[in-house]
Amino acid sequence: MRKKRKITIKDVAKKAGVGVGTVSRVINNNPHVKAQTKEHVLKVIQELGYLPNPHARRLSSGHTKIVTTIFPQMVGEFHQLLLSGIDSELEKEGYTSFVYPLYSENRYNFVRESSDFVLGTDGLIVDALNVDQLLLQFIPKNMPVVSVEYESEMYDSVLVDNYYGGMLAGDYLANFDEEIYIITHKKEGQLESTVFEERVNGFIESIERKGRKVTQIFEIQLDWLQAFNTAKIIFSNSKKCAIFAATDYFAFPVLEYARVVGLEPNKDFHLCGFDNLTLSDILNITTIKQPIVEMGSIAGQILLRKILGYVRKPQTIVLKPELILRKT
Amino acid sequence: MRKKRKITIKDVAKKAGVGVGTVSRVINNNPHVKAQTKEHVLKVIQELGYLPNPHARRLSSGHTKIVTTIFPQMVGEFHQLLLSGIDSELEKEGYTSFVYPLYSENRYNFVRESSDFVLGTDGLIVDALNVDQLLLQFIPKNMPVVSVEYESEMYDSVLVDNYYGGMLAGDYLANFDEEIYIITHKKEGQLESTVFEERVNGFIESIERKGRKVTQIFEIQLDWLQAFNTAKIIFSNSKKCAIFAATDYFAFPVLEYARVVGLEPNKDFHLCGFDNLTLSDILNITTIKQPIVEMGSIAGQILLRKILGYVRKPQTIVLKPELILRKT
DNA sequence: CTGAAAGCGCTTACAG
DNA sequence: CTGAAAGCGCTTACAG
Repeated sequence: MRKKRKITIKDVAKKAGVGVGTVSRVINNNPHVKAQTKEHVLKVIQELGYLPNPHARRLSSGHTKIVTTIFPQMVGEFHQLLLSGIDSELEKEGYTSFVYPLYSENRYNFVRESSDFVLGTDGLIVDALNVDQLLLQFIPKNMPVVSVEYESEMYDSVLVDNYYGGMLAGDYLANFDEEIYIITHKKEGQLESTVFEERVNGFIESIERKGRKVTQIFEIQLDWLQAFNTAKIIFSNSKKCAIFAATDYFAFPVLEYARVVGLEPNKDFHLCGFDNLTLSDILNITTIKQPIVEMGSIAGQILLRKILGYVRKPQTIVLKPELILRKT
Repeated sequence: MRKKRKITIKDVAKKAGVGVGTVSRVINNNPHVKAQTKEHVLKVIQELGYLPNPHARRLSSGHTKIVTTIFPQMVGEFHQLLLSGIDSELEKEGYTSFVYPLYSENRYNFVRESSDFVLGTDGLIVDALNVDQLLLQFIPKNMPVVSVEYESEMYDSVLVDNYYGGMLAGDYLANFDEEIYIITHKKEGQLESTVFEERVNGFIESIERKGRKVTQIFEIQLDWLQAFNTAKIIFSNSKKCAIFAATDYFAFPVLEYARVVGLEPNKDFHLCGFDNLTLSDILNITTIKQPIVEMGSIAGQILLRKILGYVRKPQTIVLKPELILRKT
């Protein structure tokens, strides 16, 4: 019993009594095939159970119709929104995107040390990472890349004005005669983007312009419990406080802790998040809204253009965030 | 000014004065190359900025060293845990995995209607989906596939005993003299897995064995607000109740709502979730723990074996969940 | 509308 | 240790 040889386009051509070119045209839905021929070839394909080899197609056609989207991690809602924005554009040209989250050392290495990885699909969208450093090694000049949430020096970038967003939060929280605290994400490794720094800097700028100052800044990891414990510290320092959570993910635990100890938002304290996730809406948290889906669709659009060959020098597109005033 | 032709292995070979085979051996780290030759070739590669074409490599080598992991959506923690389990095994052989979340119609279509998609990487891990239906179209017999959280009739499956998990929850909540409610996920489309049904069935079985019965079952979408509103309904029906949330994602809003209206867990009501996510630990919610990482690593291990050619008939591996007793 | 053939850029026995 | 050559399985002008 010998190994079943994989059936190829040649087998189909022979059995159908046509040339391989014709079979190729059929599987690619090329309109220049007589309806009759096409039908027949299709039947033979069925009978033989023929499946085109994607690697061969990609080698000769030169494209994969796939884009890789690199995220620092998979946190859920934010990434799904961004991705659906990206999708909305890619779909127009029959493209789709794979996700590659970089939550581990090994995953970093794959991106940094394997050119196959980088060149394996038609383009790259990189979110919230120092893409210039990340892709230093293996980037041919013509590889389409778009950076999101990080201002690249080499590629098109689409960002939200995080500094301005921070200012919006500052303008809001400076209204209250309370001690001002910041809870932000501690940057780990130099490949992470600087969005959090920008938010914090904008916030501080606004606060100082108003002649106020920030009592304390807490830098923590992206972790529910750490934020919860930070809230504990803040509230034990001063009951009356205004807290800027540089991401909604930190605002939730803060609100949670406040509830546990019976503090009432908009009375005992104020809180402003960043991101405008669904949960902020439900929990009625004041926050800074980023146009996440729009950011994705712009990134997708730019990438698609580059893939299709519209060359142009890199630009940076900056979207404006807005304050969503709610009950905290 | 003419288009810069892409530089290939031939260019390197010519400039280095060696055969293409030698260049190939160098870039593949084949040990049978004289150190001197290797060094020289490497230098030429540098100078020319040569980057091997991954499609060509894949066509002739026959593999991509990549696996595709298909999730129904990207919810965050659960998937990251599962993926890290999968990674832990794949990494041993230099493999990594791309994520393909199926949160949209279009994404379903890519999987179902494109053989390039299915055959584009060396193997598939499919989570919580009816993989037998999903992959009906384009699956050659030798394509390595492993199903997670769904018992496939065609492929290896690794599951948690959800029925048993449901029973554990039932055994726990039946202890209290309270009205019993279930909040579960409404299955949308026949491609979703049946884990929720199994959890619910196990739960009911246990409850009935104890001579009790379930007052009402709520089937909702995977949505914070819907769960929150469901809690509202339940608590307005009967103050004293025992709630089984078929996923922790539903348990969080329930607890939240209870807090809002001043109901105390383990006194005014009881609550048991499912999944044991970090937040359940923090919020002190009693839940059913699934060995998520283990599930991933077993799936990764099986897939890897199939890729490497260890054929064997499909098996189903069932892991046991356990009750994590906390303060609800 | 269709076939024969060149070409995509590698890997891998094979022979030395 | 190394080179020449076949082969991987397609797509795409080209000629008809």
